[in-house]
Amino acid sequence: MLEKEVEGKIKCPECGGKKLFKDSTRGEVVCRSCGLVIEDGMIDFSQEWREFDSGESEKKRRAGAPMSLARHDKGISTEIGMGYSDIFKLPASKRPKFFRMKKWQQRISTATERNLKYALAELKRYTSFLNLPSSVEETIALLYRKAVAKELVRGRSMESVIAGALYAACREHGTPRTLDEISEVSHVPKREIGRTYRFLARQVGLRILPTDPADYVPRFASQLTLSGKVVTKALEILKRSKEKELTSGRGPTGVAAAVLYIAAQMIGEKRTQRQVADVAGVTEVTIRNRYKELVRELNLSSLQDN
DNA sequence: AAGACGAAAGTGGTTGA
DNA sequence: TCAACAACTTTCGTCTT
Repeated sequence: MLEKEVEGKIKCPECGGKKLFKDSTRGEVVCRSCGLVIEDGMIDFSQEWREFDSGESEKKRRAGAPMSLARHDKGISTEIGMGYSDIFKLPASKRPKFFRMKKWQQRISTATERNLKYALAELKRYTSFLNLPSSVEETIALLYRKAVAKELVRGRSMESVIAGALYAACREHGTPRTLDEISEVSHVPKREIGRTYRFLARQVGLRILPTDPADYVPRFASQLTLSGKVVTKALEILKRSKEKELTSGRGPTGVAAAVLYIAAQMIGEKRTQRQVADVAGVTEVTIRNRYKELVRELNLSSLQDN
């Protein structure tokens, strides 16, 4: 994980601490003292290009928003005659030319372009609802473009393909969202998202690795307003259970929920099984089963260890 | 009264013949 | 394509705090 200290005046809104770290691959800022994760409305200050010598930097710099795959025209187009007020700024003799240009612009926007425009608007809605950073949004947009290019959209709804691409991209970025969460915002059934995801992954040649429960831990902890200490403890327990093969074959969300539940209890920030179950999208029973295994196999004396 | 626990039956998805 | 299977869910009664 690439971490960078965010220097300067930014203070943690929770505890006032100054030790904030930026994780630009996840688009999250994490407070080292209280563990608060700030992912809302984060601005990605990184450049999307690299410079190898001074000459190159001259060529690559530009003003305006970064070029983005998440805009149907990659964010670099100019539209002719947006609105009608422009017409009247022209002398009467130039108006026919204006209308001709406008007509051509509309012809150039083919059906696929318009489709893409609509799809990317939908994607924007999903990513902002799910608090996903723009870097992930870019990956999803790219995946979607590939899917369209390979004609994989045939027979599938546009929403389900976006949802599938989103699921895949989030996993690639180590910021997984659960099928439940994606299903809620996209109104595509879980089953359909999973199917499209697998199909997409195969066709585009993505490696399908099981999700690491550790990727869920910070986000769930944040939703439960648990401190950084609990997160650290939870990850430590998780690491030990991985060594004992207690995580393979189990649902990653269930495992993440269980280690958080135990860690919270140990640190003394108890949360009920119900609360943890809700944010993780599993049932209390699943948490119980995981956590019983953990206590047994790792012989953790349930309460107040350090 | 709320939370934790455990048993039993049901569901959806994967696997292997 | 079908059956077996493990993980997970739902439901419900009991015990603990």
